[in-house]
Amino acid sequence: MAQYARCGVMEEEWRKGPWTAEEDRLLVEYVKLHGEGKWNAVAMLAGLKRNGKSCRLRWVNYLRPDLKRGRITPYEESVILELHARWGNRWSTIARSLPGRTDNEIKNYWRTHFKKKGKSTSRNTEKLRARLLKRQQFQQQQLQQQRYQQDEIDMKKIISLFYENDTKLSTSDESSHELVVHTSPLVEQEVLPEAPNDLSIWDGLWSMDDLHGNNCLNRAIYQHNLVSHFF
DNA sequence: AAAGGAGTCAACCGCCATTCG
DNA sequence: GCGAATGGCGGTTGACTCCTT
Repeated sequence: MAQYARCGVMEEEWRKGPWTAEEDRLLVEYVKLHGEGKWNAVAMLAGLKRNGKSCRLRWVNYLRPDLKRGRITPYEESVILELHARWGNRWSTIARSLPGRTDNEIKNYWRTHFKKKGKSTSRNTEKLRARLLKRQQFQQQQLQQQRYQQDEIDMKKIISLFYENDTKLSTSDESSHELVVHTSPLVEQEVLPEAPNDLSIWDGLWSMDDLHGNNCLNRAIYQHNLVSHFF
């Protein structure tokens, strides 16, 4: 027999699948009245035949008013790359550094754009590489502008500090170390200089799947591959 | 023009951590 | 202290759209 949930709606009657406009409306009204949280009460209070998890997900990923719509910008992409290199698949942590973007959005973006390891040089892969290479160069130009006045010695000091911090980060509470990205006036512009011949930077990018988890050494190597191209 | 592949997005599932009685 | 309820997160899937051949 069907079991009854606490709110009186039969477990087997939870609706699944795509949300309707009416369900969205009910959920938005509920949040306006009661605020976020208490998601399991939504079914009873808003008249929705959705479980709490489904309601929360719908709100967080789609209905929240502060969500940013549209494609991931080159700048956001560079932030994702950088934070993923540091934190791996901690999508919610990465999302906190990108206001208006959800962990789900970033996760989807990553999987479709960067999780291409192992596939050899098909035409699509080449296109993707070319596209990403341009983005990478954009990121490079950003960094160069930020460090315009610094000489190489200072740079190396920064790198050594960078590695030190990374090692510390891997053993401490990472949630308190959100990356602050300083933007330059050029940040939102599409500046696409000539492509360099050296494609070794891709070695780091295309093998990033291997860098997940706690392998800090590999992560450091990857970061070095990225950063070393700027000097 | 049609078929197949790739990209995109929304949603579900299972696990884990936290909260609460 | 313990167990159930709840919320949050990452992984995965499926449907739809767009692009290429």
